[in-house]
Amino acid sequence: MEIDRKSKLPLYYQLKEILKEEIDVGKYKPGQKVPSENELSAMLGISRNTSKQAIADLVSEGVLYRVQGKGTFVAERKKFTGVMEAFSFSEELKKDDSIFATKVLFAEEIFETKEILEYLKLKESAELFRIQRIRLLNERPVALQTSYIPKFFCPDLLDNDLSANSLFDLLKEKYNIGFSYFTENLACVKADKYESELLQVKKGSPLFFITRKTFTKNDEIIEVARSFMPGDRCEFYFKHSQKTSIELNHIK
Amino acid sequence: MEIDRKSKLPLYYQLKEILKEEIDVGKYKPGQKVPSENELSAMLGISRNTSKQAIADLVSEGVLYRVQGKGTFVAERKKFTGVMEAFSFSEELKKDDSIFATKVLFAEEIFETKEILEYLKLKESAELFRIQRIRLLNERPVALQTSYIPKFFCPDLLDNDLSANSLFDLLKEKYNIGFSYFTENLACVKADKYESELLQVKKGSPLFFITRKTFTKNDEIIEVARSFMPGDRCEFYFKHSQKTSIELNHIK
DNA sequence: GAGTGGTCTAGACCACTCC
DNA sequence: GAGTGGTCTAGACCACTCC
Repeated sequence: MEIDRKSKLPLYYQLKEILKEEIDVGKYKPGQKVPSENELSAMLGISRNTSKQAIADLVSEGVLYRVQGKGTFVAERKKFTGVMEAFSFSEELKKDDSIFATKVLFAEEIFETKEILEYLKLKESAELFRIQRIRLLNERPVALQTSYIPKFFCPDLLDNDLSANSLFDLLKEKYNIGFSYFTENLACVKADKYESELLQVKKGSPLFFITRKTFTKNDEIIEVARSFMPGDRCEFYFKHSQKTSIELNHIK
Repeated sequence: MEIDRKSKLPLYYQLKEILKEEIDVGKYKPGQKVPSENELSAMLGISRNTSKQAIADLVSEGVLYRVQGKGTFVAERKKFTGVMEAFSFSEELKKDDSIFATKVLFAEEIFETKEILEYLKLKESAELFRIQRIRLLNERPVALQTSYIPKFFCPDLLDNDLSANSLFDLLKEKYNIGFSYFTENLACVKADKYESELLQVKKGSPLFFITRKTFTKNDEIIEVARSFMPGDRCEFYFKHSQKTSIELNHIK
């Protein structure tokens, strides 16, 4: 736990990174106390206000919480960054030894056509990869997901193991593609023949239909992911405190 | 725009309220500049760090944003605080002169029974009000909402105009009931006979089924609201930047 | 009474924007 | 060069918790 005075990075920022790292490796566990402002200041040779700034940031990010007179603690609740990570599965499907699996149905290169661009609601695009996968929980299908990814970002994408749980993580880790923001759209539809067969539900069953679009800082699209999830096996759960809220743009 | 030095409220908190009020009344509009830290300090006779604290809070709440060297501005994007406010309606339903309306189907006092408590997934409860309402957009039903509210908080609730757009606002404004957090659960179901008739959809059509539970600081339940929304008329839209995220507890 | 976080001050120097 | 926000310091006094 050391601060680099020669670094261009602000002191409070370095402290934030240190604390996050130590929480990640388990040095401070959820509910546990982290050092006080005074302790941190003394340990690192910085002003109390600087350690306070680092802690205030982590509090507003939901990593820590504070109790006056008692101390600063690691927050219990985890953060997630999207609807598609907020689902949970029905009781009957969940067991202590639940097994997730991903099956790749196809992974191919496609060329832009009017139909595809319209389908994706994109104005322009380059060559695309199209990857369709089924997510299984205890061998029962819980999601049918089709991803569209511009070839530009990752020409050799199809050489990877695409049954990894998150394409998103793959793009991030292997191709170092960071995202700036993403949008998600939740709709509710009837299963058609294709979907019902792959998801093993009756034709006409209610399905969640989720479209996620991910963008870089320059508003380039990284991924369009369209998922169908059976209404009888999945639901979405949110908890909002007065402080936390998410951004919303109404559809035009 | 004045600060009360005798108030028990912190100076930075008073400044936050002043700025929020002035944004609300339109003195500062989205995209417009608010006074700089130095200007605020001079105007109110407070330290620059104190005005900075007020602004930093409003930035982390998404009310303002800052650009180094330029100034502090009112954020364009509005915040919302729950899934139930994140829906939008299909194109065909929306017009420039769209009219929202709320029709009260019934409002009654009910007594706790095992069935109701189980239905609400509540452990204990008091006497309850049950209010069922239909939300209409251009005379077409877009939501069938049933609210359960403990009588304890608002004994004369049924004397109010319950066709106001938000029961929630009514509780807040008239009975001064503040909430601490709420949970929301999104499911996807088939319309049964009752729902299909009231929502004017075919039996078996896909519906969103949303359960919102609102709690006080003491974990007392204020309201349970259960809504059905037709999948062909509504969808939910979210935008997440890397910084914003919402809290999540997986269902157990 | 000692330790904690909460609020507030009055300074300092910096990078950035705009002119 | 003037104005802006970004970072940092070294103090002060307070309310709250725990003993």
